Order: sequence, then C-alpha cells, then structure tokens
Amino acid sequence: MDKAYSPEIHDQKWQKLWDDKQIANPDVSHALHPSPLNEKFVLMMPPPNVTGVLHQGHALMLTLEDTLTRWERMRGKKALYLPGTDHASIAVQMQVVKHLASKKIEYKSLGREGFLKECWKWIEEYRERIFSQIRALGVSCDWSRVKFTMDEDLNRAVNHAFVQLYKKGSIYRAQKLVNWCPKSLTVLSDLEVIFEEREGSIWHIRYPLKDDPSQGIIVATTRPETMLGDTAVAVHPDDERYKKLIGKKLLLPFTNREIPVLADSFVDQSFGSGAVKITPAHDFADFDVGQRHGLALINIFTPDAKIVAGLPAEAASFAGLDRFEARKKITALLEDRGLLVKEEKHKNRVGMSERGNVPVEPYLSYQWFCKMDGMAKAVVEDLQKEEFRFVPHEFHNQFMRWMENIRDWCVSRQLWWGHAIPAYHCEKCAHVEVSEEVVSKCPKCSSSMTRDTDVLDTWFSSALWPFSTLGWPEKTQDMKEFYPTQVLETGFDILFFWVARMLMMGKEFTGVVPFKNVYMHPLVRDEDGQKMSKTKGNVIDPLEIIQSVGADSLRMTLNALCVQGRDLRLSVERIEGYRNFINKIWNASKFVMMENSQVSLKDLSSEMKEDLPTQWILGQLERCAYQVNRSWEEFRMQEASEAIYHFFWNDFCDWFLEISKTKRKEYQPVLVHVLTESLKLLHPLCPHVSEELWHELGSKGTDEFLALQKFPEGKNLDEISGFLFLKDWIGALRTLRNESRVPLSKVIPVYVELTSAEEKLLKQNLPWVESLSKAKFVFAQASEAPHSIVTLSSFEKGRTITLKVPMSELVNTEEEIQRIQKDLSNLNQYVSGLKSKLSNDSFVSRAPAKVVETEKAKLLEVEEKIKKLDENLKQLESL
RNA sequence: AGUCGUUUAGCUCAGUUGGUUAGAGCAUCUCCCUUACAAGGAGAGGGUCUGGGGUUCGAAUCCCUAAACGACUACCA
Repeated sequence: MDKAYSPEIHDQKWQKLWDDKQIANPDVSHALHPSPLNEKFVLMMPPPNVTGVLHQGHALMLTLEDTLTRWERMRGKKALYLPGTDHASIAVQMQVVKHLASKKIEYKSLGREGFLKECWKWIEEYRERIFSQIRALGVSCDWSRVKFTMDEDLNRAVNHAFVQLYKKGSIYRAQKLVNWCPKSLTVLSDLEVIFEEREGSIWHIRYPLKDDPSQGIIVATTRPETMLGDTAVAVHPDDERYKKLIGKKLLLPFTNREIPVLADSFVDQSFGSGAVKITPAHDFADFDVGQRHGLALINIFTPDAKIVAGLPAEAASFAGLDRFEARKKITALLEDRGLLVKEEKHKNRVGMSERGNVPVEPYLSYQWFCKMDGMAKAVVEDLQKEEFRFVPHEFHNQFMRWMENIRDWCVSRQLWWGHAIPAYHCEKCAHVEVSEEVVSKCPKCSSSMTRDTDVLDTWFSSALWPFSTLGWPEKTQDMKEFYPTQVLETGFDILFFWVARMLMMGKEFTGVVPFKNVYMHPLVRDEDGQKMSKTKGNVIDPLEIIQSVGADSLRMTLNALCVQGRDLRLSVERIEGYRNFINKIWNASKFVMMENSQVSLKDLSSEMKEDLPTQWILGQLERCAYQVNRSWEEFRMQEASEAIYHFFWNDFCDWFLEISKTKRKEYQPVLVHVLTESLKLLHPLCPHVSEELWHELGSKGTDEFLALQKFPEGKNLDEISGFLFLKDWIGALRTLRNESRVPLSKVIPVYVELTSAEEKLLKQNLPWVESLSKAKFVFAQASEAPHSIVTLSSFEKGRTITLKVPMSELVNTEEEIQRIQKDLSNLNQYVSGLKSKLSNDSFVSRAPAKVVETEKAKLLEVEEKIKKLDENLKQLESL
C-alpha cells in the first residue's frame, strides 16, 4: 500500500465507478441492497445557477446533503438525491448582456429570439462546469434524473401552475408601485431589494403658500428631486404648528402646481420638520397616503430614472436629467431662490438592486401578482400541526412572523431570459387570455393576440422544484413513489425566497407540504468571521482544496465545523487537521492489513471473546454507531463527525491498535471487524478513502460497494468500567514517567497491593497494561526504601489503590516532590468543598439520597488518597 | 426602533432534562523518529463559564437586568 492516501488517484476512480454503476439511482441501489425497511429518503438538491462556479456555500450544502443521503441509503432506505440547476433568470441575462457587450453587441439589437439563442449558447458552454465540480466532491446524486428549470417538462409545469393559479383568481395583473431597477429595467420583488446604510442628506425646503408667498411650510426630504411629482404636503392632525395651515393650498416650486396641506396621522411630528411632502408615484408610504386622500399619481421618471419630458412650467426644462443630476440642480436652484432652509447630514437606508447595484426606484407599473395570504395560511396551519419542522428551531418563529405579514408576490420580470408568462393580449380589444396552449386569436373579437413580453421571477419555477422534478403535473411513477420529500437542506438566506414559496406551492398543488424537515445550514465565513468575497481576497476555493488535499478532507472539515445556530468559520489549518485524520485512517488500515486480513469475527477464538480490550473496543464501536445515528437523525452534524473522529483516533488507534501489538495474530479478527465497521461509519463523511480501503481490506470486486453496505445500528451501551480503570492506571504511570523524566527505554517496577478482585483484573490484562505503561508490576509489599506513589480509584467504592515506584527508579526527587504537592493541593481543595457540602444540613436533607451517597463515597476515597500522599511526601522530604 | 441569536481555555467551539474537580480540536510547553502513521506518539500548562442580581441544598445550564457583537424585520419622509 502507498505511504499515504492519494486523492488525485482514488477520488476520481471511485467517482467514476459509482457513476458507472449508478449507485445513486434508487432503482439500482435498492435492487443491489435490498432491505426490509420499506422506507424512502428523498432530498432535492437546491439547484445552483446553471452557469455558476462551486463556492464554499455549495460545498457545505452538497457535503451535508450527500452525507445524509449516503447514510440513509446505507441504512437501507430507497434514497433519491436529485440534482439540477437553475436558469437564474436575471443573473444569467446580465452575464450574457455583459458578454455580448464585450463583443460590442448591444443585446437589444439581436431581438428577443436572437438574444435567447445567445443565452442557450452561453449555458451550453457552462452547464457542465458546475456538474463536474459537484462530482469532484463525491456527491452521490442520481444523474439519471438531473433537471434544469428551463427543461421542457419543467416549463410545462410552470405554465400549468401559472394557469391554474390564474383560473383560481390567485394571479392577477395590476398597476402598483413596485421596486424598479433603473439599470436592468425590470421590476424586483421586495426580497430582491437590499438595504444599505448610507450617509446622505436631508433637505429642508420651504413650499410657499399660494395666497401669501411670503408665508409657507417647510418640508424635510431626502429626495428633493421627487418634488416634481408632489401632490400634497401632509402634517399630523394634532400638530399645533401646522393646524391652521391644514386645507390651505401651496404653490409647488418649478411646476406651479397647487397642492393641498392635508392631515394624516402617519406623520411623525418629531421627525424632520413635521411636514412631509407627498409623492404618491415615487414613494411607498406616500402611495398609501395618496390612496387615502384620493391624490393624483404623477410619474416624473422614465424607466431608466431620468426626468420625463412634458412636465409643466419650469420643470419641463429638467427633462432627460438623471435622478441624481436632477437632485443637484434642484437643490442649487432652491438655494438661489431662498427656498432651501437647510441641509443636514442624515443616515438613511437605501434600497439597492442586487444585480444592477444602483438604488431601486419606487415606480408605477403594470405587473403580474400572486396572492399569498390564503396559501400562507394553509402552510402555517401545517406547521402548527407539525406536518413539517425547522431545524434549528429558531427559524420557526422567523418564518411564522413573515408568513403572517406576507404580501402579494410580484411574479413578472421585464427580462427576456426566463419562463415566458403564458398570457396573451388581444391587439384590438385588450382582452387577456391565460392558457397553457398558444393562443393566436382573441376568443372575444377574433383579432390576433400577442404573447405577454414578461418572464416569471426565477423563484416561480424554483417554487415548484420538489415536484416539477418528478414529472408533475403528470401522475408519474416517480411522483407517486418519491413525493413528498424528507428533507430540504439549504441556507437561511433563501428561507423566504425559496423555502416558503415551495411550501406554499407544494401545499397548493399537491395538497401536502413538500418536505418534512427544513434543515438550515450555517453561513460559511473565513477564520476571522468575515464573509468570503473575492474583493476581500479571503476566499478558500473548494476546488483548490479538493485538488490539494482531496474531497474527503474538505467534507470531514465542513461536517466537523457545522453546528446549529452559529456561523461556520473555515480555515486552511482546520482542513489540514482533517487531512491528517484521513491519513490516520489510511495508516491504521495499513497496519491492519499487514496481517492476513481475510478473517472475520467468526474466526475469533473463544478465549479472545472474553478478552477485555476486545469487549471494550466492540462496545465502543456500538456506542459510536449509536451516537452517530442519533446525531444525524437530528441533523447534529458536528456531533456525529466528532463521535467517529474520537472513536477512530482515540479508542481504536491510540488504545486498541497499541494493545493489539501484544497479541497481533489473535487480535486480527477483531481488528478487521472494527476497521470494516469503522469504514462504514466513515463512509458518509469521507466516501472515497473509505471505499478504497474497504476494497483493499476485503479484495472486493468492482461490483460491490461500501456505499451499499448496511450501516451499523449501534447500541446505547456504557463504556466497560474495568477497562476504564486500567486506562487510568496506565495514564497515571505515564504521567509519573513523564514528569519524573524516566526514559521510555527504562521499565519501571511498580509495587501494588490489591484486593483479589483488583488483582484478578490486572493479572488477566497484565501483558498489555505493562506494555503500554512500560512498567513491571510486582505483586508484593514495597520495601521500606523510599518510593514515589500514585493513588488511584478502585472499582470498589471508596477504596484507593496505591501504586508504588521505588525512588531509585526515578530521576529527580525535587520534581517528584512537586508533583505530589500539586496533587495534594488539588485534592485538599476538592476535599474542603466536599466537606462543606456534606456538613450543610439542607444539602443532606434536600438533595436526593443517591447524590448524597456518592458525595460521601468520594470524600472517603479522597481523604484516603490524601493520607497516603502525605505520608509519602514526608518520606521524600526527609531524604 | 422592534424581534431573535451569540458571549465558556490564547483561537474555534461542545456542554441533552440543574447534580463527579466544566470538555474537545487547534495553538503553546516538555519528552520520544517505539518497525501503521513525525500529517505521528506520550504527557503538561491554561477557564470567577461577559458583568450584576435572583430562584435552589446545588446554576455554564432556569429567571431578571446591563453591556458587547451579529442576524432579521420596519413607511421615519
């Protein structure tokens, strides 16, 4: 065998074999690995952007999902992990536009059809990249069922869903104030607006009274340029300052529009000047005020946020000015005319368009909306009935709050790349027909119809993902067999974008919520807790890691660092630590395979079956497997990987392998058994190295896979106490040796006086205890010569065991005295605590008898230890 | 502003329903190339569990309060 595991050789070998034999195809795996369990495990991969590149967020998601899937598959469930990609409407469109621009092509010049061709070309070029990167991580998803949200069948599902919702009255078209991106020229949903704290200004502007221009009212605004669209000024009805102005007319500068002063209790008297300019067409709050008071909506912007032409009076000259240029010009003019009272610094939250990276403009437009409240209610009821749950539970409340305040979803986008809305507009009578079939003639007036030019929000097709991928709306075999799914695993950043909408659409169209568990994984950050970003240069590229240390190391690390309710801090050092663990697995296996490994537990002699270390390690294996199963059942990823790490490294390698060296051949069946079972436990975490070693160990053919072996169930056992005592003895002797600087080459004699039970335990295990402690036990009283002592607990309650080592064997008396003094001071502190506890009447009378008993036994034992150490110390000090 | 979360060893974090002298990994220090592994082994040091109150025989754990950090939500023009 090689000196170390070589990921560059083995990773790809197994990835290819798993793919070739389709172990991830549930029909194949279930046939190969039949199980009495008639259960399924279904998990839909959250589809990454089809043109995307693998980042740590993906790596974490895929690792966790694959770990759970491999585990459930090995447990005998019919496991489907379905991969796919998302068409990422706006993101991909922006990429392609940019790409064309780099070739000096204005995308609009290609026309819609021509542009879509370019999009498909772009996708064909990049779609395999993310798939190969997913494979590189060793993900066992079923490639025979891979889906893309723009596949024909998924497009049919989208159209079907849209039409159904329209027929029901859940989808409607309306003119509303929406979040408009002036750069990408499309509407954005509320969720796509990212708020940023910005240093800005607030301007106090005087609007003159119509009847007496020397008088006026001062309004405060952060957006002076929108004053061109003002249709009122609002004050609080109780505001003494302005009461007498209510109902009066103002003359709006630049436009000479007459606007009223009106009263509305939404105004906060203490903020700004207490008077608010109302621009119903360009501010969400103002829109509502406008609705209440019947104000006109005056749009002053073109779609790319320039001042429109045709505004009255002086405002007409602003036409074509960008919104920020207009702001400068207007504030300058106001100042010239003495209307600008003051400009103050002001922090405000600006809504930014994620894709365009420009401030979003509240903009009036016709859009398609989907009613949400009814669907949300149904999902909330299911959550309350515990039809599904959130892990970690914190997201439960966050989700509920959002669902209870949900607003209608704007589903249309003014883009070309995406699912075209299946609606047709009559060119003559303006009739709208929504249909899955292409409609070319108006059913009302027989004139020709044209298709709606909008596409659907990317998340609309994603919302159908758990069932559109299974063939819905057709009643397919997959749909019957695999829906609903068990787990939805994703990041919390798309809880509302995606998870909530899947739940609602799933409930709406299939009658059941699409998954039982929503597991939200943490955010991956760098070692300083910073978000990873290219501009910061702190990105740990998963592909580079896979190349340098292998996929298994990365998978182990991500599992080991993944705890609930906390971000995950990743660093190269941590990954190297788990690379070392992979290496440890490799080397331990190498050790086991030095002997004939074609044996099993059946070959164990009856004598060896009674052997304490054998019983101990088999018990530890059961305990570990039990822990791992329980942890994964509750998505406690760190706990599971830690249990395996600890068992394999500390129990198996540090103790059992060392013990086995004393009777190598006799122990071989145990070694083989424990290693084999460990590889099964390890497989979901590090599939490549475990698969490789499992084949090495058993000379298995390429038709058999560790991936399809039965996962150990485990038992909830206690650690064998006899073994624990001996471990303690060895530990104590090792400490003594280290601190007294006795070289390892020197075997030290240890004098012990034991009860018969203690002596029996020790004698039965003498060879390995002596080998690991490099000591020689002498079952006799020590001579009167000075000796050092170590005190230990016995399995007989309250009893102290004393190990005596002749001082002549130890090198340094001073250090030995110090060691004992330190022990004593610890014990004395402990004993005084115990004493005060036990002399406390209320403790003795109120604490459970069991607790009091153990405290008493502890006291007895510790006092005994102190007594012996004291005697010993005196003897040493007299030297 | 509101809601929620976090605060435990130098660092990153565990710590289930209150009950052994609060644990792990990494880092540090000491010793050791013992034929699976120096990417290793054996030891050691290191903590007023953020501060302050309370409940209790007993609190890292439950309650109140303060602070720091973080996330989410919101129409403060």
